[in-house]
Amino acid sequence: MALGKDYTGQDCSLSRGLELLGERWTLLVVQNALYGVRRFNDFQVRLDIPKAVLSDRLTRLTEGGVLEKRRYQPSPPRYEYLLTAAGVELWPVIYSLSVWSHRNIGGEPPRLFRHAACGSGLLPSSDCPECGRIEPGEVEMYPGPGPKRDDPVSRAMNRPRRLLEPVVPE
Amino acid sequence: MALGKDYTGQDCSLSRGLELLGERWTLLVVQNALYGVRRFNDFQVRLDIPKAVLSDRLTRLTEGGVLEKRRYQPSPPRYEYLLTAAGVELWPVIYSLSVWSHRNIGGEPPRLFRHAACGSGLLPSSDCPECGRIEPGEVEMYPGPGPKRDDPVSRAMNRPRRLLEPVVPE
DNA sequence: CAGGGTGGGTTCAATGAACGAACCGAGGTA
DNA sequence: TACCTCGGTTCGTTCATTGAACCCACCCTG
Repeated sequence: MALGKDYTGQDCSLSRGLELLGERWTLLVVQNALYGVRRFNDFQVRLDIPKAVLSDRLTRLTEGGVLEKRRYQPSPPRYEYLLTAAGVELWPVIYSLSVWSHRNIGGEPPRLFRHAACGSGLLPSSDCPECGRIEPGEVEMYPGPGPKRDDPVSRAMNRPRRLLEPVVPE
Repeated sequence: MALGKDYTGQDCSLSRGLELLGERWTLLVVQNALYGVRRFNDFQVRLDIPKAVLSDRLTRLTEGGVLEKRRYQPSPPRYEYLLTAAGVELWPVIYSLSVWSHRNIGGEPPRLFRHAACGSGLLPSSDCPECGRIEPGEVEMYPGPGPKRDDPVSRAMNRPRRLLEPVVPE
């Protein structure tokens, strides 16, 4: 973790995970990648994060194997950051922490999730209560009662859609 | 989050959770509380964390309803920090992030976990593959192949034991 | 009753991130 | 020619972390 020093001396897997994921903003970047955000500018607009910090987080997540940077058009050169398989596996972690926060801190969720195939809401583990374990691509997100940000990226994200489906602002 | 500023402007539950749990060291404190660490000095010895930071994190977790501070003897006054019900609910989050880290970053785990009643290893969700959802108190931890710290608290923690069972060093 | 040990902290100077505004360069577009 | 967008980098200020030193109430020992 670039915060001060690393967690050397800790003996658990968790500390190694936190070196990569535990910095400020990092998990929110991954969450938005799961929601379909892919481009530098879209992350920046949606998160209101200093560009230098976003640049650092995207680089570290790419080096850490969570994201993959890809040029999606040759000219002018434009890039997108896609979740790797390892990155997609963070969905249960992020979802269960969101559920914990909603239950134990409060606030209305701006987005809800259900199994697209059967319509059931998800368990805190991100499993479907009817069908058991499901992949993020089978999860549909749709607007909930909570407040939403009002920027082009957030507006595009609030239309009902699958996880990982690319966000297209405007 | 005391890191710079808070995540005001974010619209998701996750950002509220990260304000409480997302700072450096915080999730490691909760993890050790699940492993049975309860006292200021024991956290400090086991984590090698600056005392000022530990003090801050314990205070914030207490204010946030994750820990409860209790005097366990009147004279000399001595305190312990116990997980609340909300704190115990963080076990699946912490376990699933540990499993992710082990799988995607590597390293040998110093501690393993199984359902005490049936002996099965846990799923990444912290459920038992045989029995389904289980409580942290039903989970037994025992030494794994990975390296272990060598301090009195860590040694006491490496004896096979239930989650939440108080650590007694010496 | 003086001296030392323990638990649970606080204080402080130095270091290192985060912030936000400004800037930049390549490639469109009017 | 001038301006816009995307994807950044640079830089001075602010804020958190670090580690060493200190503190105090209470116990124990000689």
